[in-house]
Amino acid sequence: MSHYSNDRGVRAGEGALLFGVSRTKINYRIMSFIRIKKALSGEMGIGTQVTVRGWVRTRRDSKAGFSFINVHDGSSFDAIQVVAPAELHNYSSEVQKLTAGCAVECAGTLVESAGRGQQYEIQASEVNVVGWVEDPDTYPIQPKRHSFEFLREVAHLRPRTNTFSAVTRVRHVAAQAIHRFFHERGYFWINTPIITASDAEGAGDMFRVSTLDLSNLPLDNAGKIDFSQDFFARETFLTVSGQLNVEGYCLSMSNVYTFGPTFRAENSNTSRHLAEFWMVEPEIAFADLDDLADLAEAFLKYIFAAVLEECPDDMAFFEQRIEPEAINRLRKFSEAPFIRLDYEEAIEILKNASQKFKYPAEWGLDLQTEHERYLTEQHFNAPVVVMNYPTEIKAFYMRLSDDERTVAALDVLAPGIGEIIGGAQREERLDVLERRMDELDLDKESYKWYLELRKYGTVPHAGFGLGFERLVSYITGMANIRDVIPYPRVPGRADF
RNA sequence: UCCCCAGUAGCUCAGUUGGUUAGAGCGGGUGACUGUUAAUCACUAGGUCGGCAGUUCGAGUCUGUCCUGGGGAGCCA
Repeated sequence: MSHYSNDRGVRAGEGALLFGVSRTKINYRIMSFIRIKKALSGEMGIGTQVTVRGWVRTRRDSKAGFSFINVHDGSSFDAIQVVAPAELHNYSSEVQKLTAGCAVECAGTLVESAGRGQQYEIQASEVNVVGWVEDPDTYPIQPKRHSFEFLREVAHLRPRTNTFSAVTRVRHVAAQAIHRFFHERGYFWINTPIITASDAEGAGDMFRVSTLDLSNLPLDNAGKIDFSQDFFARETFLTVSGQLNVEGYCLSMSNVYTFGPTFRAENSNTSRHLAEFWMVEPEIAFADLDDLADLAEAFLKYIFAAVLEECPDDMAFFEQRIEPEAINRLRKFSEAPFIRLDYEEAIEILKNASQKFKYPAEWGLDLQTEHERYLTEQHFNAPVVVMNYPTEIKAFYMRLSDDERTVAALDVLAPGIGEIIGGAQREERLDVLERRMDELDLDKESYKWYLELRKYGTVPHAGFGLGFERLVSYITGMANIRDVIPYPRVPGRADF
Protein backbone atom coordinates (compact mmCIF):
# COMPACT_ATOMS: atom_id res chain seq x y z
CA MET A 1 0.00 0.00 0.00
CA SER A 2 1.14 3.48 -0.76
CA HIS A 3 1.66 6.18 1.80
CA TYR A 4 1.37 8.65 -0.95
CA SER A 5 -0.79 8.89 -3.97
CA ASN A 6 -3.00 11.61 -5.29
CA ASP A 7 -6.01 11.34 -7.57
CA ARG A 8 -3.90 10.75 -10.62
CA GLY A 9 -1.83 8.16 -8.89
CA VAL A 10 1.36 10.20 -8.94
CA ARG A 11 3.87 8.77 -6.53
CA ALA A 12 6.68 10.54 -4.78
CA GLY A 13 10.12 9.13 -5.30
CA GLU A 14 9.36 7.76 -8.73
CA GLY A 15 10.61 9.35 -11.89
CA ALA A 16 12.96 12.27 -12.24
CA LEU A 17 11.57 14.29 -15.09
CA LEU A 18 12.33 17.96 -15.24
CA PHE A 19 8.65 18.83 -15.14
CA GLY A 20 7.39 15.62 -13.71
CA VAL A 21 7.80 14.16 -10.30
CA SER A 22 10.61 15.07 -7.99
CA ARG A 23 13.07 12.55 -6.64
CA THR A 24 12.62 13.81 -3.12
CA LYS A 25 11.18 11.26 -0.78
CA ILE A 26 9.41 12.06 2.43
CA ASN A 27 9.15 9.59 5.25
CA TYR A 28 5.39 9.41 5.66
CA ARG A 29 5.60 7.06 8.58
CA ILE A 30 6.83 9.95 10.69
CA MET A 31 5.11 12.89 9.07
CA SER A 32 1.34 13.00 9.36
CA PHE A 33 -0.41 14.59 6.39
CA ILE A 34 -2.96 17.26 7.29
CA ARG A 35 -5.08 19.82 5.50
CA ILE A 36 -3.92 23.40 5.84
CA LYS A 37 -7.14 24.37 7.59
CA LYS A 38 -6.25 22.06 10.43
CA ALA A 39 -2.66 23.25 10.58
CA LEU A 40 -3.88 26.82 11.01
CA SER A 41 -6.71 25.96 13.39
CA GLY A 42 -4.67 25.95 16.58
CA GLU A 43 -5.71 22.38 17.30
CA MET A 44 -2.25 21.09 16.52
CA GLY A 45 0.36 21.49 19.20
CA ILE A 46 3.37 23.68 18.56
CA GLY A 47 6.25 21.47 17.59
CA THR A 48 4.11 18.83 15.89
CA GLN A 49 5.62 17.22 12.83
CA VAL A 50 3.25 17.78 9.91
CA THR A 51 3.09 17.44 6.16
CA VAL A 52 0.92 19.67 4.00
CA ARG A 53 0.21 19.32 0.30
CA GLY A 54 -0.98 22.02 -2.01
CA TRP A 55 -0.16 24.66 -4.58
CA VAL A 56 2.23 27.58 -4.33
CA ARG A 57 0.68 31.04 -4.20
CA THR A 58 3.93 32.98 -3.87
CA ARG A 59 7.57 32.43 -3.07
CA ARG A 60 9.79 35.06 -1.51
CA ASP A 61 13.50 34.46 -0.97
CA SER A 62 15.46 35.83 1.92
CA LYS A 63 19.20 36.03 1.63
CA ALA A 64 19.34 35.34 5.33
CA GLY A 65 19.17 31.77 4.21
CA PHE A 66 15.60 30.73 3.57
CA SER A 67 12.54 31.17 1.40
CA PHE A 68 8.93 31.79 2.28
CA ILE A 69 6.48 29.67 0.34
CA ASN A 70 2.76 30.35 0.63
CA VAL A 71 0.88 27.12 0.07
CA HIS A 72 -2.88 26.69 -0.28
CA ASP A 73 -4.90 23.52 -0.61
CA GLY A 74 -8.49 24.77 -0.77
CA SER A 75 -9.35 23.74 2.77
CA SER A 76 -9.32 27.25 4.15
CA PHE A 77 -9.26 30.83 3.00
CA ASP A 78 -5.76 31.35 4.33
CA ALA A 79 -2.68 29.79 2.82
CA ILE A 80 0.03 28.51 5.13
CA GLN A 81 3.52 29.94 5.12
CA VAL A 82 6.26 27.38 4.76
CA VAL A 83 9.75 28.52 5.75
CA ALA A 84 12.24 26.60 3.64
CA PRO A 85 15.85 26.84 4.88
CA ALA A 86 18.79 26.94 2.46
CA GLU A 87 20.08 23.75 4.06
CA LEU A 88 17.47 21.74 2.17
CA HIS A 89 19.29 19.51 -0.30
CA ASN A 90 17.13 20.79 -3.16
CA TYR A 91 17.09 24.44 -2.04
CA SER A 92 18.89 26.01 -4.99
CA SER A 93 17.96 23.32 -7.48
CA GLU A 94 14.23 23.33 -6.81
CA VAL A 95 12.92 25.48 -3.96
CA GLN A 96 14.28 28.70 -5.40
CA LYS A 97 12.73 27.85 -8.74
CA LEU A 98 9.19 27.48 -7.37
CA THR A 99 6.66 29.78 -9.00
CA ALA A 100 2.95 30.35 -8.49
CA GLY A 101 0.95 27.22 -9.24
CA CYS A 102 3.61 24.59 -8.52
CA ALA A 103 2.32 21.62 -6.55
CA VAL A 104 4.36 20.89 -3.46
CA GLU A 105 4.48 18.72 -0.44
CA CYS A 106 6.07 20.23 2.61
CA ALA A 107 7.06 18.41 5.77
CA GLY A 108 8.33 20.07 8.89
CA THR A 109 7.54 21.40 12.30
CA LEU A 110 4.50 23.50 13.05
CA VAL A 111 5.81 26.58 14.84
CA GLU A 112 4.57 29.98 15.91
CA SER A 113 5.42 32.45 13.20
CA ALA A 114 8.32 34.76 13.85
CA GLY A 115 6.86 37.23 11.37
CA ARG A 116 3.70 39.25 11.32
CA GLY A 117 0.66 38.30 9.29
CA GLN A 118 0.14 34.76 10.45
CA GLN A 119 0.02 32.92 13.74
CA TYR A 120 1.51 29.64 12.61
CA GLU A 121 3.90 28.50 9.94
CA ILE A 122 5.83 25.40 9.01
CA GLN A 123 9.57 25.23 9.51
CA ALA A 124 10.28 22.87 6.66
CA SER A 125 12.58 19.87 6.78
CA GLU A 126 11.50 18.69 3.35
CA VAL A 127 10.00 20.48 0.36
CA ASN A 128 9.06 18.03 -2.34
CA VAL A 129 8.01 19.41 -5.72
CA VAL A 130 5.19 17.22 -6.97
CA GLY A 131 4.36 19.15 -10.14
CA TRP A 132 6.13 22.06 -11.79
CA VAL A 133 4.59 24.93 -13.70
CA GLU A 134 6.16 24.34 -17.07
CA ASP A 135 5.97 27.88 -18.37
CA PRO A 136 5.74 30.34 -15.45
CA ASP A 137 5.55 33.22 -17.88
CA THR A 138 2.13 32.15 -19.08
CA TYR A 139 0.66 30.73 -15.86
CA PRO A 140 -2.54 32.76 -15.70
CA ILE A 141 -3.08 32.95 -11.94
CA GLN A 142 -0.81 35.63 -10.58
CA PRO A 143 -0.76 37.14 -7.10
CA LYS A 144 -2.62 40.20 -8.26
CA ARG A 145 -6.11 41.31 -9.10
CA HIS A 146 -7.58 39.61 -12.15
CA SER A 147 -10.82 40.51 -13.85
CA PHE A 148 -13.59 37.95 -13.47
CA GLU A 149 -14.01 38.08 -17.25
CA PHE A 150 -10.46 36.88 -17.70
CA LEU A 151 -10.80 34.21 -15.05
CA ARG A 152 -13.86 32.80 -16.81
CA GLU A 153 -11.56 31.98 -19.70
CA VAL A 154 -9.45 29.89 -17.34
CA ALA A 155 -12.30 28.32 -15.43
CA HIS A 156 -10.20 25.22 -14.77
CA LEU A 157 -7.62 27.27 -12.86
CA ARG A 158 -9.74 29.97 -11.27
CA PRO A 159 -10.48 27.91 -8.13
CA ARG A 160 -6.84 28.58 -7.26
CA THR A 161 -7.70 32.21 -6.57
CA ASN A 162 -8.91 33.57 -3.25
CA THR A 163 -12.26 34.57 -4.70
CA PHE A 164 -13.14 31.34 -6.42
CA SER A 165 -11.95 29.06 -3.67
CA ALA A 166 -14.10 31.11 -1.29
CA VAL A 167 -17.09 30.84 -3.64
CA THR A 168 -16.51 27.10 -3.88
CA ARG A 169 -16.53 26.64 -0.12
CA VAL A 170 -19.60 28.83 0.37
CA ARG A 171 -21.42 27.00 -2.41
CA HIS A 172 -20.63 23.70 -0.74
CA VAL A 173 -21.68 24.85 2.72
CA ALA A 174 -24.93 26.27 1.34
CA ALA A 175 -25.69 23.00 -0.46
CA GLN A 176 -24.99 20.99 2.67
CA ALA A 177 -27.16 23.35 4.72
CA ILE A 178 -30.02 22.87 2.26
CA HIS A 179 -29.91 19.12 2.62
CA ARG A 180 -29.55 19.40 6.39
CA PHE A 181 -32.47 21.83 6.67
CA PHE A 182 -34.80 19.45 4.90
CA HIS A 183 -33.44 16.31 6.50
CA GLU A 184 -33.88 17.74 9.99
CA ARG A 185 -37.52 18.48 9.17
CA GLY A 186 -38.30 15.05 7.76
CA TYR A 187 -38.25 15.97 4.09
CA PHE A 188 -37.07 13.38 1.58
CA TRP A 189 -34.68 14.21 -1.22
CA ILE A 190 -36.26 13.00 -4.46
CA ASN A 191 -34.07 12.56 -7.55
CA THR A 192 -36.47 13.53 -10.29
CA PRO A 193 -35.48 12.67 -13.87
CA ILE A 194 -33.10 14.79 -15.89
CA ILE A 195 -34.60 13.52 -19.14
CA THR A 196 -38.27 14.20 -19.59
CA ALA A 197 -40.90 13.68 -22.24
CA SER A 198 -43.24 16.45 -21.18
CA ASP A 199 -42.58 19.41 -23.39
CA ALA A 200 -45.30 21.85 -22.45
CA GLU A 201 -44.69 22.90 -18.89
CA GLY A 202 -44.43 26.44 -20.04
CA ALA A 203 -41.27 26.95 -18.04
CA GLY A 204 -39.28 27.80 -21.12
CA ASP A 205 -37.48 26.43 -24.15
CA MET A 206 -35.96 23.01 -23.73
CA PHE A 207 -32.86 21.20 -24.91
CA ARG A 208 -33.69 18.22 -27.07
CA VAL A 209 -32.29 14.81 -26.12
CA SER A 210 -31.88 12.52 -29.10
CA THR A 211 -29.67 9.84 -30.56
CA LEU A 212 -31.04 10.30 -34.07
CA ASP A 213 -28.55 11.02 -36.84
CA LEU A 214 -29.02 14.75 -37.38
CA SER A 215 -27.72 14.54 -40.93
CA ASN A 216 -30.17 11.78 -41.80
CA LEU A 217 -33.39 12.18 -39.82
CA PRO A 218 -36.03 9.47 -40.21
CA LEU A 219 -39.35 10.85 -41.47
CA ASP A 220 -42.87 9.51 -41.05
CA ASN A 221 -45.57 9.40 -43.74
CA ALA A 222 -46.52 12.99 -43.08
CA GLY A 223 -42.94 14.08 -43.68
CA LYS A 224 -42.32 14.89 -40.04
CA ILE A 225 -39.45 13.58 -37.96
CA ASP A 226 -40.26 10.05 -36.79
CA PHE A 227 -39.41 10.15 -33.12
CA SER A 228 -40.66 6.59 -32.67
CA GLN A 229 -37.23 5.63 -33.99
CA ASP A 230 -35.45 7.75 -31.39
CA PHE A 231 -33.85 6.28 -28.28
CA PHE A 232 -36.92 6.67 -26.06
CA ALA A 233 -39.35 6.15 -28.96
CA ARG A 234 -40.67 9.66 -28.40
CA GLU A 235 -39.49 13.24 -28.23
CA THR A 236 -37.44 13.87 -25.11
CA PHE A 237 -35.83 16.89 -23.49
CA LEU A 238 -33.68 17.95 -20.57
CA THR A 239 -35.78 18.90 -17.58
CA VAL A 240 -36.72 22.51 -16.93
CA SER A 241 -38.15 21.66 -13.52
CA GLY A 242 -38.65 18.61 -11.34
CA GLN A 243 -41.83 20.02 -9.89
CA LEU A 244 -44.45 17.94 -11.68
CA ASN A 245 -42.57 14.74 -10.95
CA VAL A 246 -41.92 15.60 -7.34
CA GLU A 247 -45.61 16.26 -6.74
CA GLY A 248 -46.18 12.54 -7.04
CA TYR A 249 -43.74 11.88 -4.23
CA CYS A 250 -45.17 14.74 -2.22
CA LEU A 251 -48.57 13.04 -2.34
CA SER A 252 -47.18 9.95 -0.64
CA MET A 253 -44.06 11.02 1.27
CA SER A 254 -45.70 14.26 2.49
CA ASN A 255 -42.69 16.55 2.51
CA VAL A 256 -40.11 16.23 -0.24
CA TYR A 257 -37.62 18.24 -2.27
CA THR A 258 -35.51 18.03 -5.40
CA PHE A 259 -32.02 19.44 -5.69
CA GLY A 260 -30.43 18.90 -9.04
CA PRO A 261 -29.42 20.28 -12.41
CA THR A 262 -31.97 22.11 -14.52
CA PHE A 263 -31.75 23.24 -18.13
CA ARG A 264 -33.23 26.16 -20.01
CA ALA A 265 -32.55 26.69 -23.69
CA GLU A 266 -33.54 30.34 -23.57
CA ASN A 267 -31.40 32.96 -25.25
CA SER A 268 -30.94 34.82 -21.99
CA ASN A 269 -27.80 36.92 -21.83
CA THR A 270 -27.79 38.35 -18.36
CA SER A 271 -25.80 38.13 -15.15
CA ARG A 272 -28.69 36.19 -13.58
CA HIS A 273 -29.25 33.39 -16.10
CA LEU A 274 -27.53 30.12 -16.94
CA ALA A 275 -28.51 27.48 -19.47
CA GLU A 276 -27.56 24.84 -16.90
CA PHE A 277 -28.14 25.57 -13.25
CA TRP A 278 -29.09 23.86 -10.01
CA MET A 279 -32.52 24.20 -8.56
CA VAL A 280 -34.03 23.36 -5.18
CA GLU A 281 -37.73 22.54 -5.25
CA PRO A 282 -39.50 21.59 -2.02
CA GLU A 283 -43.08 20.37 -2.17
CA ILE A 284 -45.25 20.10 0.93
CA ALA A 285 -48.54 18.25 1.35
CA PHE A 286 -51.56 19.41 3.36
CA ALA A 287 -50.29 22.94 2.95
CA ASP A 288 -51.43 26.25 1.55
CA LEU A 289 -49.69 29.40 0.30
CA ASP A 290 -49.07 30.78 3.79
CA ASP A 291 -47.42 27.53 4.83
CA LEU A 292 -45.24 27.84 1.75
CA ALA A 293 -44.25 31.41 2.60
CA ASP A 294 -43.36 30.24 6.11
CA LEU A 295 -41.20 27.51 4.63
CA ALA A 296 -39.44 29.84 2.20
CA GLU A 297 -38.59 32.24 5.01
CA ALA A 298 -37.34 29.59 7.44
CA PHE A 299 -35.39 27.95 4.63
CA LEU A 300 -33.52 31.05 3.51
CA LYS A 301 -32.78 32.11 7.07
CA TYR A 302 -31.38 28.70 7.90
CA ILE A 303 -29.03 28.72 4.89
CA PHE A 304 -27.76 32.21 5.61
CA ALA A 305 -27.17 31.45 9.27
CA ALA A 306 -25.27 28.29 8.32
CA VAL A 307 -22.98 30.13 5.90
CA LEU A 308 -22.31 32.93 8.40
CA GLU A 309 -21.51 30.32 11.02
CA GLU A 310 -19.40 27.99 8.90
CA CYS A 311 -17.62 30.34 6.48
CA PRO A 312 -16.56 33.36 8.56
CA ASP A 313 -13.24 33.82 6.77
CA ASP A 314 -14.77 33.56 3.31
CA MET A 315 -17.62 35.93 4.20
CA ALA A 316 -15.13 38.41 5.66
CA PHE A 317 -13.33 38.32 2.33
CA PHE A 318 -16.53 38.94 0.37
CA GLU A 319 -17.38 41.81 2.67
CA GLN A 320 -13.94 43.33 2.25
CA ARG A 321 -13.38 42.81 -1.47
CA ILE A 322 -16.64 42.01 -3.24
CA GLU A 323 -19.73 43.45 -1.52
CA PRO A 324 -19.42 45.65 1.58
CA GLU A 325 -22.92 44.66 2.72
CA ALA A 326 -22.40 40.92 2.24
CA ILE A 327 -22.41 40.05 5.93
CA ASN A 328 -24.75 42.79 7.14
CA ARG A 329 -27.50 41.96 4.74
CA LEU A 330 -27.38 38.25 5.57
CA ARG A 331 -27.66 39.11 9.26
CA LYS A 332 -30.54 41.48 8.62
CA PHE A 333 -32.16 38.90 6.38
CA SER A 334 -31.83 36.28 9.12
CA GLU A 335 -33.27 38.48 11.84
CA ALA A 336 -36.11 40.51 10.37
CA PRO A 337 -39.40 38.90 9.36
CA PHE A 338 -40.02 38.97 5.63
CA ILE A 339 -42.44 41.55 4.32
CA ARG A 340 -45.50 39.78 2.90
CA LEU A 341 -47.99 41.51 0.68
CA ASP A 342 -50.48 40.77 -2.03
CA TYR A 343 -49.67 41.50 -5.64
CA GLU A 344 -52.54 43.96 -5.52
CA GLU A 345 -50.90 45.88 -2.68
CA ALA A 346 -47.59 45.83 -4.52
CA ILE A 347 -49.25 47.43 -7.54
CA GLU A 348 -50.74 50.12 -5.31
CA ILE A 349 -47.34 50.89 -3.79
CA LEU A 350 -45.79 51.13 -7.23
CA LYS A 351 -48.58 53.36 -8.52
CA ASN A 352 -48.07 55.74 -5.60
CA ALA A 353 -44.29 55.72 -5.92
CA SER A 354 -42.68 59.08 -6.49
CA GLN A 355 -40.26 57.35 -8.84
CA LYS A 356 -41.03 57.17 -12.55
CA PHE A 357 -40.98 53.73 -14.13
CA LYS A 358 -40.18 52.88 -17.70
CA TYR A 359 -42.95 50.28 -17.67
CA PRO A 360 -46.29 51.02 -16.00
CA ALA A 361 -47.37 49.15 -12.89
CA GLU A 362 -50.90 48.04 -13.71
CA TRP A 363 -53.06 45.29 -12.28
CA GLY A 364 -52.79 42.33 -14.68
CA LEU A 365 -49.24 43.06 -15.77
CA ASP A 366 -46.25 41.20 -14.41
CA LEU A 367 -43.81 43.05 -12.20
CA GLN A 368 -40.81 44.34 -14.13
CA THR A 369 -37.26 44.17 -12.82
CA GLU A 370 -37.42 47.89 -12.02
CA HIS A 371 -40.58 47.28 -9.98
CA GLU A 372 -39.03 44.46 -8.02
CA ARG A 373 -35.97 46.57 -7.34
CA TYR A 374 -38.09 49.46 -6.13
CA LEU A 375 -40.02 47.26 -3.72
CA THR A 376 -37.02 45.47 -2.21
CA GLU A 377 -34.35 48.15 -2.44
CA GLN A 378 -36.24 51.43 -2.09
CA HIS A 379 -39.60 50.98 -0.48
CA PHE A 380 -38.97 48.15 1.99
CA ASN A 381 -35.21 47.67 1.84
CA ALA A 382 -35.87 44.08 2.84
CA PRO A 383 -36.81 40.77 1.30
CA VAL A 384 -40.39 40.86 0.10
CA VAL A 385 -42.86 38.05 -0.54
CA VAL A 386 -45.41 39.02 -3.16
CA MET A 387 -48.46 36.75 -3.16
CA ASN A 388 -51.58 36.06 -5.24
CA TYR A 389 -50.85 37.05 -8.81
CA PRO A 390 -53.36 37.56 -11.65
CA THR A 391 -54.39 34.25 -13.16
CA GLU A 392 -53.45 35.27 -16.69
CA ILE A 393 -49.76 35.73 -16.02
CA LYS A 394 -49.14 32.50 -14.13
CA ALA A 395 -48.93 28.78 -14.89
CA PHE A 396 -51.85 26.38 -15.25
CA TYR A 397 -51.05 24.28 -12.17
CA MET A 398 -51.39 27.15 -9.70
CA ARG A 399 -54.43 27.14 -7.44
CA LEU A 400 -57.27 29.34 -8.59
CA SER A 401 -58.84 31.72 -6.06
CA ASP A 402 -62.61 31.73 -5.47
CA ASP A 403 -63.17 34.81 -7.64
CA GLU A 404 -60.80 33.31 -10.24
CA ARG A 405 -58.99 36.62 -10.68
CA THR A 406 -55.84 35.39 -9.00
CA VAL A 407 -53.84 32.24 -8.36
CA ALA A 408 -52.02 31.29 -5.16
CA ALA A 409 -48.52 32.10 -6.41
CA LEU A 410 -45.68 33.74 -4.56
CA ASP A 411 -42.33 35.27 -5.44
CA VAL A 412 -39.62 36.03 -2.94
CA LEU A 413 -37.77 39.14 -4.04
CA ALA A 414 -34.39 39.98 -2.56
CA PRO A 415 -32.57 43.31 -2.70
CA GLY A 416 -29.81 43.24 -5.27
CA ILE A 417 -30.83 40.00 -6.90
CA GLY A 418 -34.52 40.21 -7.69
CA GLU A 419 -36.59 37.08 -7.82
CA ILE A 420 -34.85 34.38 -5.85
CA ILE A 421 -37.81 32.06 -5.24
CA GLY A 422 -40.95 31.44 -7.25
CA GLY A 423 -43.66 29.11 -6.00
CA ALA A 424 -47.33 28.35 -5.67
CA GLN A 425 -50.02 26.38 -4.01
CA ARG A 426 -50.96 23.75 -6.58
CA GLU A 427 -54.41 23.27 -8.03
CA GLU A 428 -55.58 20.10 -6.28
CA ARG A 429 -59.16 20.08 -7.68
CA LEU A 430 -59.36 17.84 -10.73
CA ASP A 431 -62.24 19.68 -12.41
CA VAL A 432 -60.64 23.10 -12.01
CA LEU A 433 -57.26 21.84 -13.22
CA GLU A 434 -58.79 20.24 -16.31
CA ARG A 435 -60.72 23.37 -17.09
CA ARG A 436 -57.55 25.47 -16.82
CA MET A 437 -55.69 23.10 -19.12
CA ASP A 438 -58.49 23.30 -21.66
CA GLU A 439 -58.43 27.08 -21.54
CA LEU A 440 -54.69 27.05 -22.23
CA ASP A 441 -55.09 24.37 -24.92
CA LEU A 442 -52.80 21.89 -23.17
CA ASP A 443 -52.77 18.23 -24.14
CA LYS A 444 -54.42 16.47 -21.19
CA GLU A 445 -53.34 13.08 -22.48
CA SER A 446 -49.66 13.82 -21.87
CA TYR A 447 -50.50 14.99 -18.35
CA LYS A 448 -52.60 11.93 -17.59
CA TRP A 449 -50.40 10.83 -14.70
CA TYR A 450 -50.33 14.35 -13.27
CA LEU A 451 -54.12 14.54 -13.36
CA GLU A 452 -54.36 11.16 -11.66
CA LEU A 453 -52.69 12.64 -8.61
CA ARG A 454 -55.89 14.72 -8.29
CA LYS A 455 -58.05 11.67 -8.81
CA TYR A 456 -56.54 9.43 -6.17
CA GLY A 457 -56.48 11.04 -2.75
CA THR A 458 -55.75 14.60 -3.72
CA VAL A 459 -54.76 17.10 -1.01
CA PRO A 460 -53.86 20.77 -0.95
CA HIS A 461 -50.12 21.08 -1.52
CA ALA A 462 -47.60 23.71 -2.41
CA GLY A 463 -44.01 24.14 -3.46
CA PHE A 464 -41.41 26.56 -4.71
CA GLY A 465 -38.29 26.66 -6.84
CA LEU A 466 -35.06 28.29 -5.77
CA GLY A 467 -32.24 28.94 -8.20
CA PHE A 468 -29.23 27.70 -6.27
CA GLU A 469 -26.74 29.91 -8.11
CA ARG A 470 -28.87 32.96 -7.46
CA LEU A 471 -28.73 32.10 -3.80
CA VAL A 472 -24.94 31.75 -3.86
CA SER A 473 -24.72 34.95 -5.84
CA TYR A 474 -26.74 36.77 -3.20
CA ILE A 475 -24.75 35.31 -0.30
CA THR A 476 -21.33 36.09 -1.74
CA GLY A 477 -22.20 39.33 -3.50
CA MET A 478 -20.68 37.95 -6.69
CA ALA A 479 -22.52 40.04 -9.27
CA ASN A 480 -22.40 37.61 -12.18
CA ILE A 481 -24.03 34.20 -11.85
CA ARG A 482 -21.33 32.78 -14.14
CA ASP A 483 -18.89 33.23 -11.30
CA VAL A 484 -20.71 31.09 -8.75
CA ILE A 485 -20.91 27.87 -10.77
CA PRO A 486 -17.72 25.98 -11.65
CA TYR A 487 -18.17 25.76 -15.41
CA PRO A 488 -20.94 28.08 -16.61
CA ARG A 489 -23.07 27.18 -19.63
CA VAL A 490 -24.62 30.15 -21.41
CA PRO A 491 -25.81 30.82 -24.97
CA GLY A 492 -22.87 30.48 -27.33
CA ARG A 493 -20.56 29.03 -24.72
CA ALA A 494 -19.96 25.56 -23.32
CA ASP A 495 -16.22 25.56 -22.76
CA PHE A 496 -14.40 23.15 -20.49
C1' U B 1 -33.21 38.65 -29.15
C1' C B 2 -32.96 44.26 -28.37
C1' C B 3 -30.21 48.83 -26.48
C1' C B 4 -25.49 50.82 -24.78
C1' C B 5 -20.08 50.26 -23.78
C1' A B 6 -15.37 47.99 -24.56
C1' G B 7 -11.22 45.05 -27.18
C1' U B 8 -3.42 47.93 -26.84
C1' A B 9 2.48 43.00 -23.61
C1' G B 10 1.03 36.73 -19.90
C1' C B 11 -2.54 40.03 -16.60
C1' U B 12 -4.59 45.24 -15.20
C1' C B 13 -4.51 49.57 -17.82
C1' A B 14 -2.57 54.67 -20.08
C1' G B 15 -1.90 56.40 -25.03
C1' U B 16 -3.79 64.25 -26.10
C1' U B 17 -6.91 67.66 -31.86
C1' G B 18 -4.78 61.34 -36.75
C1' G B 19 1.99 62.57 -37.08
C1' U B 20 8.79 59.80 -36.04
C1' U B 21 11.45 53.94 -32.86
C1' A B 22 3.53 52.27 -28.74
C1' G B 23 4.20 53.23 -22.48
C1' A B 24 3.43 51.98 -16.99
C1' G B 25 2.41 48.58 -12.96
C1' C B 26 2.12 43.49 -11.89
C1' G B 27 3.90 38.72 -13.64
C1' G B 28 8.65 36.15 -16.11
C1' G B 29 14.32 36.17 -16.37
C1' U B 30 19.12 38.12 -14.13
C1' G B 31 21.31 40.61 -10.01
C1' A B 32 21.13 43.42 -5.14
C1' C B 33 18.71 43.60 -0.43
C1' U B 34 15.50 41.84 3.22
C1' G B 35 11.46 37.31 8.96
C1' U B 36 9.28 38.22 4.05
C1' U B 37 3.94 38.25 3.23
C1' A B 38 0.25 41.89 -3.50
C1' A B 39 8.02 42.69 -0.30
C1' U B 40 11.56 46.52 -2.18
C1' C B 41 15.47 48.31 -5.79
C1' A B 42 18.26 47.86 -10.58
C1' C B 43 18.69 45.68 -15.33
C1' U B 44 16.24 42.68 -19.07
C1' A B 45 12.98 39.97 -22.44
C1' G B 46 8.03 40.39 -24.13
C1' G B 47 3.23 43.84 -28.77
C1' U B 48 0.38 41.86 -36.61
C1' C B 49 -2.82 47.81 -31.01
C1' G B 50 -9.50 41.70 -31.90
C1' G B 51 -10.28 40.27 -37.64
C1' C B 52 -11.38 42.19 -42.52
C1' A B 53 -12.36 46.35 -45.68
C1' G B 54 -12.12 51.62 -46.28
C1' U B 55 -10.92 57.25 -45.66
C1' U B 56 -5.98 59.72 -45.54
C1' C B 57 0.52 61.70 -47.57
C1' G B 58 0.07 59.14 -42.81
C1' A B 59 -4.58 55.16 -38.54
C1' G B 60 -3.72 52.28 -31.87
C1' U B 61 -6.65 56.96 -32.86
C1' C B 62 -11.70 58.24 -38.00
C1' U B 63 -15.77 55.11 -40.94
C1' G B 64 -18.16 50.34 -42.20
C1' U B 65 -18.61 45.29 -41.06
C1' C B 66 -17.71 40.77 -38.49
C1' C B 67 -15.97 38.34 -33.97
C1' U B 68 -15.35 38.35 -28.66
C1' G B 69 -16.37 40.33 -23.83
C1' G B 70 -19.15 43.48 -20.35
C1' G B 71 -23.54 46.36 -18.52
C1' G B 72 -28.84 46.96 -19.01
C1' A B 73 -33.77 44.99 -20.87
C1' G B 74 -37.03 40.87 -22.12
C1' C B 75 -37.82 35.53 -20.72
C1' C B 76 -37.14 33.35 -15.81
C1' A B 77 -34.82 30.48 -11.07
